[in-house]
Amino acid sequence: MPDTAAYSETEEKIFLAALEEFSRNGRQGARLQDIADRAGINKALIHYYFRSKDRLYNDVFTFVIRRYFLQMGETIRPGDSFETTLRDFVDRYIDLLDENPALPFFILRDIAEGAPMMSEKVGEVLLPHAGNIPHRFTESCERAARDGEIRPIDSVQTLITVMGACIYFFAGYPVLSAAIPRLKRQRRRFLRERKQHIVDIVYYGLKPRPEESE
Amino acid sequence: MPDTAAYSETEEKIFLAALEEFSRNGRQGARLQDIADRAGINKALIHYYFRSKDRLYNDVFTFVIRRYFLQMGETIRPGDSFETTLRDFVDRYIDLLDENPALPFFILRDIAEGAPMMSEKVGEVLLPHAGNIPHRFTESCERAARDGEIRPIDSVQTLITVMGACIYFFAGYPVLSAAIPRLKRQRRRFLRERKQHIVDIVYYGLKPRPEESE
DNA sequence: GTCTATATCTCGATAGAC
DNA sequence: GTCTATCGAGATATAGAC
Repeated sequence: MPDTAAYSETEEKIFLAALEEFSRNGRQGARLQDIADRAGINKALIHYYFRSKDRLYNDVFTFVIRRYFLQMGETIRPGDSFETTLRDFVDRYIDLLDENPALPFFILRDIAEGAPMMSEKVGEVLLPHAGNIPHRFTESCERAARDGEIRPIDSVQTLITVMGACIYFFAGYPVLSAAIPRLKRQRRRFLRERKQHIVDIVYYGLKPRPEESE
Repeated sequence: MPDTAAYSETEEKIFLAALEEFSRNGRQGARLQDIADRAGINKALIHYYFRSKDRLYNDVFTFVIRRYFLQMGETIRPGDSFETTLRDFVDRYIDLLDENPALPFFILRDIAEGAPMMSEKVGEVLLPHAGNIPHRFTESCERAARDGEIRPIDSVQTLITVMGACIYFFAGYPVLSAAIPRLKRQRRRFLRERKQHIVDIVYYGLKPRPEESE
């Protein structure tokens, strides 16, 4: 749940309703009347508190993205082996997406529009506050390659592969779960296995292992 | 480029402009005036040819998805080793996304809205015409595990990992390329390497290999 | 701060001239 | 087939009472 402590009770009701409606229907598709109904307040109050639909969207987006970047920034600790870094990153990223089902759609929708909000926030929040997560991930990857822990594989490619493997379950869920019923029936179990699978396949690959020593 | 041979010249101009605008701004966000401007024709002509905005969207979506499913259906040949299956699948999938930059956003946007169109088309096009690609991929994966070519890893997890690894480059491009300049500067080269990387990392993993025999 | 009523505007859709 | 002009629905935004 968002920490909206700085808001009054009414403001918070509007904020949470807006978050829900914007995620479902997008910036244009969302209706102020629906937001007001969901919040259980009058439509005019939205303008009283947030001035306009655009400002409301801006506030909601900024809040969600800031929290997203900050939480992801906590996943990478400089001293760890790359296996640990990878495991923590995947674990935290999937939990984050699972706890915020609206998040992938929120971001992807913005990206589809040319990422006006994201590009703004990348410079404003990601780089200064979250310590540039991509850069820290690739650094950890490259150090591990120098130490001989892993093969010298392009670290940016690896990052994109790992992030894609994590996010696609959530982004593709409505279609995937229609074709594969157990995603819905055993979602928790499948997600637990998903974390293990990604680390396992990225780290060890599909090939049979010569000997097991783990 | 879509094969819109059945359309007149004006229809085709509208169709292509609509494809572009719907991808960028979504079903709701797209404006008929913008579509008309992009096509270089009058707004009323859209209604003359396509009756309504909803029908236009429906036509565009159906066309794009049908072609997408059909092209993906060609990638998996039953007799191949899983390494070949994987390589062909990744190669074709990335080419397809590269040739149709609007495609990921088109699909993801529909999914964000609860996938009303996709769920319809999955039943109508994917299953009967494209021979159920996910099923064929997982079958190939499971047979390879029985034959000892690969480890007995959950084939559905593998499919989701591979698709996510392919699509995320395109879906995340506007943000990724802002943080990593070479994605834009050397796009063609990076994409070529991306195909190799995905097959390599999924099949062999990050761990150093005991001996090279390829 | 919260509500009702209404003004303003945007956009899809149609009518009708050519 | 293509254009101009306009209608009408529906949404955002504001005015003003309480």
